[in-house]
Amino acid sequence: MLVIYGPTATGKTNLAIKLAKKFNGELISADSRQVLRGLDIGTGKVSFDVKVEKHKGFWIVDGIKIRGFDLANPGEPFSVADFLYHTSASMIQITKANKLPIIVGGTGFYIKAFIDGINSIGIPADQKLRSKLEKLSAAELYQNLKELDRKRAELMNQSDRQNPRRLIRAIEIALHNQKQVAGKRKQSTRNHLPATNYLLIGLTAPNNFLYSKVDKWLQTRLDRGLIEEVRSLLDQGIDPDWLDNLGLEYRWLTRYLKGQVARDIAVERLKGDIHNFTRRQKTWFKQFKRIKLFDITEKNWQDKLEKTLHVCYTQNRDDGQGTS
RNA sequence: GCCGGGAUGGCAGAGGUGGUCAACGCACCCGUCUGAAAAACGGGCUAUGUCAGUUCGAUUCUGACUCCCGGCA
Repeated sequence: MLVIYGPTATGKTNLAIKLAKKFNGELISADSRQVLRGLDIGTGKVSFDVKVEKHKGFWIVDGIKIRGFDLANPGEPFSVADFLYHTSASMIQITKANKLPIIVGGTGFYIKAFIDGINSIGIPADQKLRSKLEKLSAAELYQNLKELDRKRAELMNQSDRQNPRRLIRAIEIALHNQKQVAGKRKQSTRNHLPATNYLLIGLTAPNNFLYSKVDKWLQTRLDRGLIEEVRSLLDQGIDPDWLDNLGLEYRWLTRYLKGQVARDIAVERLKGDIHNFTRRQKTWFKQFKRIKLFDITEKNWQDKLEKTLHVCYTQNRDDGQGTS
């Protein structure tokens, strides 16, 4: 299979579609916000210069099937676990149809999880516990965790020790494990095996290049109904706090529509947040040991990519394993 | 021309009535990441308009200059 990762606005989807056409492939989106129904413009699910058809279970964009959109309703929780579940199912279907699966997206965590697996994946979120723990400070949470699982607590780095969400999850896991041990039903919590046979392509570019591209892309979406999309979500009664927590366009346009910030300020801050986001997306590159990086501002990057694909294809054929 | 107010990092902006000053936010840079990940969290960066004076020591006091903002002419 093929995996394509990179920050916003590097042209991942375009590349993926191109390759899908060439290799008889289908796409699976790895994007934590594109899974949400009705969030189309802000998440970049729609592109304005290409034909888009929505079907049940998949979209067809520029003639290519894309899965992984519209898996949850706004307001519903969705997590990596759900992503892995859906993606595994999609993989099977695509492979059965004798097509090449191409996973494409900007959510590094999801890609990482799919490629390497997650140990604690079987341990579900405990909403009651979470809302109880949310009242505690990071320091208190850390103390809590230390008492439950000293080793885990000590393994956390300085930043995570001050991160309530990470601490709460760690406590959640520790409590779960405690129960399991007490009940003596130790079982493997890994329900997803790491992927082994894949080619991971990373798209990158210098910050300044990305920033100006992102700003332009935002502008065209603002001109093409992004604000109306957010307004209509609010009109449907979707919780503004939930929208705010999504970040980026949904956060800032909600704040603007709620009258909390002026429009031009909202747009400025939004740009800043997107810039920050692209930088954070880049930090995932180092997590992916086998990634093949291509700088899209280099003149010959596509030729280099062709070469890489060719090598990979030949190797797989010689191994008799196909391209998946 | 006169009177008053002001000049703080890339931007915005707070404070302390002389003691290695220098908040917060934005921008920018770097990073963390195993069921919220477009989230959450950690780290970094750059400053007191110019010149002189008082002083052991001035960002804080004095003077001149430059520029800006009000008001009067």
